[in-house]
Amino acid sequence: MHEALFTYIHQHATLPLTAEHKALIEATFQPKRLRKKQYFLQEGDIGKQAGFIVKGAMRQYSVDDKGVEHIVNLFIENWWASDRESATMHTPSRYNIDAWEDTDLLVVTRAEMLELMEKIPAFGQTTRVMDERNFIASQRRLNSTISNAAEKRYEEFAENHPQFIERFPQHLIASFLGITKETLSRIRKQAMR
Amino acid sequence: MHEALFTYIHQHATLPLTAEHKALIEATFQPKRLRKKQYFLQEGDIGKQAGFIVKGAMRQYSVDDKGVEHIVNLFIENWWASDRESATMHTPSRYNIDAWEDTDLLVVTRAEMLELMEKIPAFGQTTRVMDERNFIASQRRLNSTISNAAEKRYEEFAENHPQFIERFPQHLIASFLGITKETLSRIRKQAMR
DNA sequence: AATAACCGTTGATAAATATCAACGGTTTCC
DNA sequence: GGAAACCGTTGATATTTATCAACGGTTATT
Repeated sequence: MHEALFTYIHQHATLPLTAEHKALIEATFQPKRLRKKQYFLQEGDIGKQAGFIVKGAMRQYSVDDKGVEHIVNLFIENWWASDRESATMHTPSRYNIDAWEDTDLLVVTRAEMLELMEKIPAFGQTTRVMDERNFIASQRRLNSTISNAAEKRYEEFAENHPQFIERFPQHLIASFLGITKETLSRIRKQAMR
Repeated sequence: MHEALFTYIHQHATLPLTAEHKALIEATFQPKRLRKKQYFLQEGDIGKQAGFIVKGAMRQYSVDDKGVEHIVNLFIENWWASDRESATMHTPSRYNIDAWEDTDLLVVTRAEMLELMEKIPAFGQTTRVMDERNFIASQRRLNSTISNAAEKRYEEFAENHPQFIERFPQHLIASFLGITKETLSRIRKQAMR
């Protein structure tokens, strides 16, 4: 179970992971299994935990006044599911995170995470790289959202994240892109010819 | 000149800043003055530098096929102007960064930044906090962009960032929000009653 | 002091996208 | 094995937002 995480760290760090490090990681990260639709975090709660996805798929979304869900993030294997805002600021989360498929996670609290980052240099490296990438990805997504019409946003997304297209139904992709499922359906129809 | 940066670090770190640390920071951060409209980074270049804004205002934007500018970020005093993507990945930048007002900066390269983060614990803390906040802010902005219509986006922005409303002209705010200046003008007119 | 650039506004119109309603094909669940 | 939930699609229509053009006031430039 923890092997996936070790591999992930190796891929993102240059520093080595000793046997003691691995033992510490195994002792800290708790395996957790979520059934499809099960919440990992619910709006209003404080999201102290972060989860590394070993297998499965999850989504993070807000719900507006009208009860419409807006997908903020989609996660699959080797991604981290968490609400950084809530975890860092200790404020009630404005988002829900739940399992879209049955999902196996490795869970840590924010505090444990910080501790591991200090004690295990390779882990510190890994989280830094991950943060960096997340930030870059969200800047790109923002740029695409303010610069492009729906059609181009979809094209860029499909090109950059084919895994998500295969994995999640169209109406979630639409919501992620900030458009309705009907509009996405029409865009795809256009694109076919 | 470097005082503003020391103050900034004090505000974001719990660890102390020794005299040697300060000396190292002064030796590393180069003061730079930009005239209004002067580029700090130009599309296609590799943005190795980051600038801490001591005084002034800047903007980061992309230019689309039609030559229209899309504001990705606005910066004022105590913000960092840089293209993280280009600096981290060593790829040509897709953005321009220029001075909106005459601006005083303290400039470092990415490499120097990493070095300082290692040598000065308080500085490492500060950059971590800054990264965290940036990430949270961009998540919020994304959520607002995909969830809300133009009017509500503007309201939220005006509430959360009054400094920007005062500081930048309306057409830049509009672009930042992903709408045209005409639409923003009409939204504001509505809101008045 | 004159001229040009910049900025916000308004009106008329076009284009993009949302909304509402309905349908048929899956898949899921008891 | 049948009912219910889920999913994508399509059509008709409404709403939002962009585009284009023009104007007057302000600010910057020379």
